[in-house]
Amino acid sequence: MKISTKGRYALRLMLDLAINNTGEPVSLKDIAKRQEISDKYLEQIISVLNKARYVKSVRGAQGGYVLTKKTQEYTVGMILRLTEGSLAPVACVEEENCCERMQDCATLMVWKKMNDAINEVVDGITLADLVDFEMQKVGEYVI
Amino acid sequence: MKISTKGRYALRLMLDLAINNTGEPVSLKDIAKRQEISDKYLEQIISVLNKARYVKSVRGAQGGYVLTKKTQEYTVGMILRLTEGSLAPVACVEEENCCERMQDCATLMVWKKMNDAINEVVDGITLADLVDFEMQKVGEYVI
DNA sequence: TTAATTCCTATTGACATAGTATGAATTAGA
DNA sequence: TCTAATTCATACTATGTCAATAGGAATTAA
Repeated sequence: MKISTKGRYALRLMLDLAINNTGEPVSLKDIAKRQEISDKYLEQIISVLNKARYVKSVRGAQGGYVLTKKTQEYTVGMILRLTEGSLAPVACVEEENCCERMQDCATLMVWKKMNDAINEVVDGITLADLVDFEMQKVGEYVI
Repeated sequence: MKISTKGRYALRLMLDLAINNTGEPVSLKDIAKRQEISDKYLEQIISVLNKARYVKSVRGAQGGYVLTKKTQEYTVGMILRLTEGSLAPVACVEEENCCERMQDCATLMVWKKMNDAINEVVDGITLADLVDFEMQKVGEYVI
């Protein structure tokens, strides 16, 4: 029941891009250095974000990546689902006919409630919220 | 980000024990048959529940298992944490000093909120609720 | 005494995770 | 035009986890 490094790194990567946005493309090497993550591994992760057009790449020297949308248009859920795959706690909650027991499966209720709770959190936080938080303009967010 | 079969089977196992409770011990073979789960695998799972005294075993012929508490005294969270281990989405939310970034780590806020949301669900549902649901006395629970 | 049961530990195949490694393609700047 | 910096693509690998299966010892009701 863990989020893997792929999803966690993707989130930090996007946040790094958001915070270090100057208009110029940001190189992966710089992100990797700041975040202390293997740049080769980050390559694989950003490739997914690139293919989904969450970021835009600029090839060649002085190249790098830039966000394609405004920070408030990315939810944490979008980023995690793209890189992690589904966040559902069990496959059952996403299938039409997962098994014959379904109609009176009490445990399914548990998983659906968990699923709803998770989605509500991740879809309710945007990249802009994370930027604000990191910039200490904490606002409504209290840990 | 999935609950493994260990946790899922443990929940079904406990629910089966609750529903098929007659005072007499219920054999694992019967549970396995009803739930269509490998009995050898269930052995390993119930052994954990037994060691934690969530169930009591009766050895020998006509032996089996019985719950040690009232169904409303088991939360789903207790059962899942025991068999799955921690339900936290990342290790960070449970460690004191997970890393030096911690103090201003925006992503940590996300994980803490997810963690809280998950805990609220699993700690808010008891085995008694699942029994009621399965018995069609649905009450407040609407999927 | 026997059959039914729990208890204990080892083993296994498949798959996922978390990277490394290598090199090709592209491009800004000297 | 050359070079160095960069993205892009793909293959590989070590380690661990998952989901069982297997075999047999210990216990006990009938």
